[in-house]
Amino acid sequence: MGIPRPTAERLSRLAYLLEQQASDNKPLTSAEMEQLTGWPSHTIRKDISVLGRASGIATKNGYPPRELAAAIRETLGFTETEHNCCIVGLGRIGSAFLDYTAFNESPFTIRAGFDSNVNRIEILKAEFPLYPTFKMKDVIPRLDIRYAILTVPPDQAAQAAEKLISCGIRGIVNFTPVILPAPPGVEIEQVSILDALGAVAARLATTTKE
Amino acid sequence: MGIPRPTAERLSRLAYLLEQQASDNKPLTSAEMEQLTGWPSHTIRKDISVLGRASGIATKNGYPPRELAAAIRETLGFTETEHNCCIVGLGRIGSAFLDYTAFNESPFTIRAGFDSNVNRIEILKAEFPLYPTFKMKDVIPRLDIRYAILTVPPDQAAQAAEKLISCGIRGIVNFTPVILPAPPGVEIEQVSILDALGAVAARLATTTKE
DNA sequence: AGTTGTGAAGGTATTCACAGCG
DNA sequence: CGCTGTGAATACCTTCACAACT
Repeated sequence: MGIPRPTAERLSRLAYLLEQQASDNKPLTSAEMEQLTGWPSHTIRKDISVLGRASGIATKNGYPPRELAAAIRETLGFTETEHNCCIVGLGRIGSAFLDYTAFNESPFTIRAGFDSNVNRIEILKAEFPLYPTFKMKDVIPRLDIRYAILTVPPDQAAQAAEKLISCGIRGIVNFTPVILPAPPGVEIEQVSILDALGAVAARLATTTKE
Repeated sequence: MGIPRPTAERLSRLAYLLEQQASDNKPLTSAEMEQLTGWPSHTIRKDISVLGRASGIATKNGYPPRELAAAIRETLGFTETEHNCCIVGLGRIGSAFLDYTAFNESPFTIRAGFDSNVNRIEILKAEFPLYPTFKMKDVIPRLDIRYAILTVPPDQAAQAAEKLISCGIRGIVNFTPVILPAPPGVEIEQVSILDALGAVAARLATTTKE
């Protein structure tokens, strides 16, 4: 029995949020999480209920953040503590992630950056190595990289995605405005800003018009 | 009767895609759009069917891109040709959008940028004016800005969002990893890269495990 | 002959409501 | 006795299948 996709996505966010809140491990009730996330408390409880049969994490006044986050991580398959990622395309948007501190507290680690422009690779500084694009086939399997953040110019997006997949990448976060078809076994998440604006505008249009 | 949210989001993407493809106005069939988007053709046809009763856009061999895109735009409320946006926070990520060309072909236009650091405002170059944060209350209503792209550091996100909403912003695209609760009448779209990676990983975990 | 357009069927996710636990 | 946890009810979205149109 699989976990419903929306549930999995909410839980993933929730775990991240809990880890930020976890300084004191004081239990949070589902009603308090509703305040923090905007999702109804019964949805949150239902989501949590898929974790383990009789998960039994809750105490009298709610869920201890650390334990709950750990349980989520486990059933979502985040158990291997670190998921290895790479950045493909080191233009303005890509290079903005080179020192993006929020990665430190996450289960994702950037292991490599790629760009076809050798100049950029030599100029830019990062805490992980930068390689020319043609080394992908060697580097990605060697460092066991499964995820890619795609920030190349639009006209190179399709080609880059194809190459990444052939190198064994399983998940792509696509920052370009190009819609990439996902072959079976590969998950692609589009985070184009135009899509995001479109989604917001569409939602405003439908909720207002009703 | 409102349009289902997933339908609205797909249509929004589809319109964007069609406008890119529209150089020659040769009709596209729903099967061809399936190739381009990865969505099943019957879903696409069903989506299109909500546009107008007996929409009648289709010809013998499919839908002319330009007409279809126009119809989508209209029923989604994109009729006012330009939607005015602003960028809030001109650090590495925010400033990466200053010359992001894909906006030109979209219904969204960036009208202003804001940052609390006056130095940045003077150094950076953009095709729209840059203002210090305290001018938001004046500038946003005056330029009729409804959407904001939020790219401030995480610890300023909540405060900035609140201020934007009080200035009349209706939709926020939130690039920070902070989860922002959305008051009624305001739509917030989270595009944190960590959420995106989490969603991808969660989907891989559930589809594989099944 | 091929493609659209849509009511109806089938699946999923959300919401409800309340029993049960600490 | 407030809060969790979950079967059951509801609402929603997707998929199917085929009549209608060109």
